[in-house]
Amino acid sequence: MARPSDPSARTRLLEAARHVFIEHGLDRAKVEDITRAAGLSKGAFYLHFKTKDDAFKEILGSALAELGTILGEVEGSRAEWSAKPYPELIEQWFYKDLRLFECLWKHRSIMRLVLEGGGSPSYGHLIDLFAASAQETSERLIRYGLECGYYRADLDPKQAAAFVAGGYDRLARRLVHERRKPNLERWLLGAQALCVRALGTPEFIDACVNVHAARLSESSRRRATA
Amino acid sequence: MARPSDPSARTRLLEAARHVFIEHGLDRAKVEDITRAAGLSKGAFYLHFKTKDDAFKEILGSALAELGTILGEVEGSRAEWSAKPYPELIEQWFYKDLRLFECLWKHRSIMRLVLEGGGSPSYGHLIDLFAASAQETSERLIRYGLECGYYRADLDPKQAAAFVAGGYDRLARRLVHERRKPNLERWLLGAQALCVRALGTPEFIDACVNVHAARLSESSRRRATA
DNA sequence: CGCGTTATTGACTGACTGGTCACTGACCCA
DNA sequence: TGGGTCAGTGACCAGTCAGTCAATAACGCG
Repeated sequence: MARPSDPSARTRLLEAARHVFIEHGLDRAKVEDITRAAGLSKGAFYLHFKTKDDAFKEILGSALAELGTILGEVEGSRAEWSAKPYPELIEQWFYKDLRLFECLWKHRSIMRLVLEGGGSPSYGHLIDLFAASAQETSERLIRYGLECGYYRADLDPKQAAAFVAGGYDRLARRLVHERRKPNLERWLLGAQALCVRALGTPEFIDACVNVHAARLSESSRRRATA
Repeated sequence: MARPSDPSARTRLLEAARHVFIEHGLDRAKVEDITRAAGLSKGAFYLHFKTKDDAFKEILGSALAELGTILGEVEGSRAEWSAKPYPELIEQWFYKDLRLFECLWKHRSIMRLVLEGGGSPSYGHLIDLFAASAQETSERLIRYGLECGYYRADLDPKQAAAFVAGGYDRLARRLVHERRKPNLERWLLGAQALCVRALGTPEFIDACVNVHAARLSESSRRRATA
């Protein structure tokens, strides 16, 4: 009968690795530091992971997978758009943004690392992969929004997508550097308002302004009763 | 009489270093590769530079200094703004944007490296330093624009600055990855239009639309005679 | 040509660290 | 208790590469 393995070893190694990667980046992270933090040996690390890179990929993969799922849902919901009145649509988009940024906050340390290059030339390109993916999604959503008549007909969808994706990217970068969780609702209302003004038809802009005004007065009321 | 030193050695080392850093990033760049490319010895490298890092800093420093100078000029010109009619102001901003992006194109390889993390955890934070600086400049310009009455009074300058800086940042990231020089005028006209729509008063938006329409029909005419 | 001075060289050093593997420890069974 | 099996260990190995410095080369002068 063989010696049973320590059921928490892998988890402890992953958690320790996460902290060391976040602090030092991939290339400067030492397996020795990871194993010391996990209270295990270097050899034990290699029982669970083939290489240091593999541990990194696993940690990165689970954070990116969750974000990717949420991004995919934003796009998946567009079949419902044209059946909805503007205010409801604007609220829906806002909630999707909020979900995405909540998830980003949850994974903020790893995302900060990614956005700073991963601590390795091997991963520096991930920044642009990630941004390009978000931009492509934006472009598809904008093209669909044009068909639905939310946006001005003179828009270049590619340009508009770059600009919008860039604006949200900047917010993401700010978020991952915050010490305390900011008021995401406020951030995202502001971003949505600027977006809609840059791209929208006058009717759509008005609807957005009204939705936001209602939201803000509801927030004030909530604050007054607290 | 001492042996004279080779007057081109330092220049050749810097140029070789630039190429190797661009290709491999800082941490993966080897002094041996640099010196081989320059046709010199490893020892000669250390006659000119204290460390590999110092060579990197020097190369980076000259690119960033030029960009910083142009950014500073954008802000330095604001004293003249309120004396100018809207169309002239919009043209001036456009030319400043163009100058900045021309410079970015000139230094595109080094900037691509910076925007991907520098190939080293030591420089990953530069991405955000650079972006934060651009955002702070944007914020000051937006505050001033509010005073001059170009922008809607309900704007949050901090939010607006983040969004605008993010949009331009995205364009910069696209530019550094282009193989061939794109039509910068077109890019920047589009960006300026979206910006002004997101932030501007109706009068300012109209002025911008007119300036751009005039520019575009002038471009078409130029293209027809070519 | 020899000399003095400085430039340049590249084999070498030493620090670093991912990954290895012979050995030890932990477990259950008879 | 001894045996078999697998988990875990950490000293060691080998590869990497920035930086060093004794030796050699290059230069002008008398």
